[in-house]
Amino acid sequence: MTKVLSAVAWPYANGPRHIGHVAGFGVPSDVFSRYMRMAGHDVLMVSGSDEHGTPILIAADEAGVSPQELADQNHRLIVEDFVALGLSYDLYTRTTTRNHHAVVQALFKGVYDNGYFIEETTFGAISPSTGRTLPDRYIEGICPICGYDGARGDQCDNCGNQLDPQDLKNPRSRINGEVPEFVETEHFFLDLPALAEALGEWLDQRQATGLWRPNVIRFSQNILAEIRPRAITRDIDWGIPVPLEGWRENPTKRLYVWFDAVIGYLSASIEWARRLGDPDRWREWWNDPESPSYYFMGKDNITFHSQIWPAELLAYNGKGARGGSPGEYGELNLPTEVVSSEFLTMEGRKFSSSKKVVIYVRELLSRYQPDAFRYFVAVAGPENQDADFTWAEFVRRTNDELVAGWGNLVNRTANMIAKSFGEIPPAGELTAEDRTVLEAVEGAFGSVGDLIGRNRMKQAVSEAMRTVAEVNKYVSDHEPWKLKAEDQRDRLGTILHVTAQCVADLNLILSPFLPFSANEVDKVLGGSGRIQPMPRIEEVRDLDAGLDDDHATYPVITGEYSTTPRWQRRPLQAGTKVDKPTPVFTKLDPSVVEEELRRLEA
RNA sequence: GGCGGGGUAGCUCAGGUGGUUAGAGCACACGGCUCAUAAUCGUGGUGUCGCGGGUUCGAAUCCCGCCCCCGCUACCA
Repeated sequence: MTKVLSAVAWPYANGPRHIGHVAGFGVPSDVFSRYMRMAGHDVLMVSGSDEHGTPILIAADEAGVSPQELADQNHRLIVEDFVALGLSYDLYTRTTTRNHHAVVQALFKGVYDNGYFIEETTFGAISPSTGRTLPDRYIEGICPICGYDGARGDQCDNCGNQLDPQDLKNPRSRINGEVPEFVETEHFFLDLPALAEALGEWLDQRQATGLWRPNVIRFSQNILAEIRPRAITRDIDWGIPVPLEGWRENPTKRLYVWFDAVIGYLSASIEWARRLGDPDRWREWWNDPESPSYYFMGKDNITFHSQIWPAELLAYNGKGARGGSPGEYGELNLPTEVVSSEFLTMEGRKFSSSKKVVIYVRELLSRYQPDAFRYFVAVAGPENQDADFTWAEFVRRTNDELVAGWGNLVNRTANMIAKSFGEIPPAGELTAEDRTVLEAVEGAFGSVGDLIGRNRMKQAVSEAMRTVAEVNKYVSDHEPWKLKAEDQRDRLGTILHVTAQCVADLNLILSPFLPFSANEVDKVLGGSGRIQPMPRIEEVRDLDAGLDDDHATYPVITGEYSTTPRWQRRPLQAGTKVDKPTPVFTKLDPSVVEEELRRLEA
């Protein structure tokens, strides 16, 4: 049994998440993890909310609450949304736990002791009133090139030129309007050039597997060529303190949010093991080089997962040009595969919360079935290139494919069985055609499973749906509804048994994509309705909190997935009771397209 | 500017280590069936595979040039 780490991108907690976010990392990682469990692997699926950094501070200021309160609110929203989507995390936690802070500081120390940090003085903008770093894009002023008033520190939206914030005329903070101050400030830089060779070797090995999506490996190789040291501290008062004398006490120096966020994969694994009461258990996924790890994200995160995070790991392991040795966590595994999606657009436009080109997960799930959305993402999502979410296409996919194709097969099968037998009839002698359809469906376990294992969800779900059509054809070809005579009853039973077996098989095959309806379909065929285990929310206490600690409890996502069935045919038992079914999938009225588009305009 | 991706039937897309008449679904038309959420099954047409060259017995697929679209190119996360 292989230990498989499913490392899912950490959503940023400055607001609720829209469907573009979960299309990129949420659904793909869950399909993969559910399948890998069925294939008999020991999956550890971890993630959490990313709660540090400037945007959280700004959102908190705007809302008139503390950054921790803002993070608390959004973390809870995200947790609820993800459970509603059925994302089967072993642990979904957050970066403001003491455990995470401690792990990040330990990792920092390891990298520091191995000599992979450079201290440098840089020149940058701060807000004079708060002393916080003012990132380039939070400065605006008059463009020195075209004179446009409203250019950002990083680039001018009017003429498109890239800018240096110091060149802006009349610079001001977009946060509070004050004039930024450009000061010399000292920061730690991760010495990426000292790790470049080791990174290159790792990437070459990864490339040789042929498993990475071509654009991901190409992009990763590309950015390696221009590698430079990267600042991993900020002038900010919200984040994880730098664990060194003279820095720890400094209230305005914190670790850069991305430095800590990627360490979340490790800290969440450790938190999971500690909560299990088996505190070293995480090592089976991290220290054993035979244990593969898959990282799921949108393409904007590739840099951090194919360069920054592996660089941090190599530095901690002491595998760069400066040598060194691993710290207390031992030699940690680098990513086996960086599974990156492209972007989802919405009715042809980029998602934008401010421009209201958006639909939040919560809103979508308030009106539509989670599996309808999961199906859309699996079959038409941004797997290899940007994909467009349109309401018309969502309705069509749901009605023509999910309802008319799969839902209808389930329904017609159960209806005929309920009407003629009231239970799964026994199979008599099988004809060649019976055997052919049974073999085709059983073969789909192999083909679909192989595709999911290689993270080709689109092809996988298409293959499954093609098999659904094959079974629909089998039913139509054999016209069981015409077999009414008494001497045809055995044959009728056989056909319905074969069909029901195919439906049960396909239900397992589709269950990683459609976990909620898999349980419903199982009930339709007289099963217990426990095919895919579901995640749950648990309120937990911070493992390292003191007795009088205020922010000591928080919600996490966790679950018990050990009952997941195997990825193989489970023979149906003749005699299992089958009632007249109620449809599992909801057909959508075409008017929802117009309705939703109107909502978008509003 | 640099890097990457894309331009294939009315629509959404697959194919792309060069090789028999270029595919799927939807839409459209006709027919079968009536068990099923009017679902299902069958039959049918449609394409200068972005443009121009080249290599080749043969190119959607390889090479060169060009045009258009979209990302990335941040001290955002």
